Amino acid sequence: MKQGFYGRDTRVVAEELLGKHLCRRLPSGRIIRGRIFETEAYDGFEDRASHAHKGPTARNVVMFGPPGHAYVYLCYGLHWILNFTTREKGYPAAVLLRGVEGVEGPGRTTRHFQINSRHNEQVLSRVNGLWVEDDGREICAGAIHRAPRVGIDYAGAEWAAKPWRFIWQPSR
DNA sequence: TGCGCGATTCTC
DNA sequence: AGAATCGCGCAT
Repeated sequence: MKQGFYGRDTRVVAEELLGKHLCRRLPSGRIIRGRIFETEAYDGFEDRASHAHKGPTARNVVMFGPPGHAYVYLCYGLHWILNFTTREKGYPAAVLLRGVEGVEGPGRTTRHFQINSRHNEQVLSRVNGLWVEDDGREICAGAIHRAPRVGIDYAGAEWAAKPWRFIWQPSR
């Protein structure tokens, strides 16, 4: 996808990523792909669930950068979590990749695609071995479900309740 | 310089 | 229900 795809409203990007292919060139040279089926939006300064809501830090600074870059961080000392930055430079926002077809869970996704801190801050591109492709197939909007984001109760009831998780359920 | 915790996952 | 496991973020 072009960088302009990511420089838009974070919820729109999160939703439109559904059905697109997460692509990765492994160290072996083999290329693997998976259709994205679950994402979450983390948007702006006010979003108390977002790493960025208290301003830029060493970890989250990528969220303040230009769109279409990978934001990868270590969670619970065990799991790498992959995000794509959205919106313009200076506006902190990102889409969390929770799962692709056959791989359920953000930590499992990065493990499957062998994604780690090496990819942090990198622009999504074939050259960098991590990118997103659109095969042109439309997905049925009716098959998209919205739900509250996972594991963010610390954000308080108002922000935890926002239906900023997007799940694509391919029919049959 | 120190310490508590997390956008999770796995096992018991 | 509890462990695994460590860099970040904030207080000291």
